[in-house]
Amino acid sequence: MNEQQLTQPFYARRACTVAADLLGKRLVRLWHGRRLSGIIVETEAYCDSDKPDLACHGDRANGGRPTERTAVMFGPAGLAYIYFTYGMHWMFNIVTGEPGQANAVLIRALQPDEGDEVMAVLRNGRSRIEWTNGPAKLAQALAIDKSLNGTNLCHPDGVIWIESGCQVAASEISTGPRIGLGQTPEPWLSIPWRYWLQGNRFVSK
DNA sequence: AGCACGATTAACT
DNA sequence: GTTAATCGTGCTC
Repeated sequence: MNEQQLTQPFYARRACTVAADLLGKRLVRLWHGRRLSGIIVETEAYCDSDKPDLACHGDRANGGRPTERTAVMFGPAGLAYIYFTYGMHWMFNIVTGEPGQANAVLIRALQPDEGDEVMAVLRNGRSRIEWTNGPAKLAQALAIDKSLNGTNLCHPDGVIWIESGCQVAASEISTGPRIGLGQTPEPWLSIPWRYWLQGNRFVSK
């Protein structure tokens, strides 16, 4: 396949740039010796640079200072920031930008590729379209939970990383406001920091 | 110590 | 379209 693991310089850029560039890349999870993977088809940027983003955990909590939960976001680019929400769901993010800033990209949807049988089981026998078409769904399908929080995606012998995947043209990318921000104030509520592959069936509903 | 809420999903009507 | 599920986190008292 000639796939190549992405290295830290890829992640050490503005969150919006990384979010757009991640489309078409392959997220790989090594689980019990099996490769589970999917092509990234939907992402969201949180805190693009040094400017505050009141939708971002890192800027919302503790006056923008790190907390136990958000500390990873303030660390170096290329780490996994994984958090728990709604009492049952895990969310998989990638830290971007420079240390000291709470920048990250949320992976919202994948197109399943490798490990179909395993993903079907992890997703409780649901239909293929439901395996990874949402942030909590893909975390479950790839067995991602708190134990991977802070993992370095650039480590050559890790259990989760991203590969070069396929080339995506700018004309194939759509953008729009981020999902599920609740009572987040403007302008952050409407700023178009959600990116997806136009027309892909696995983009979240 | 207690409380409100969440970067969601699934199962309802 | 509506709502229950379910609990870690951060904030208030």
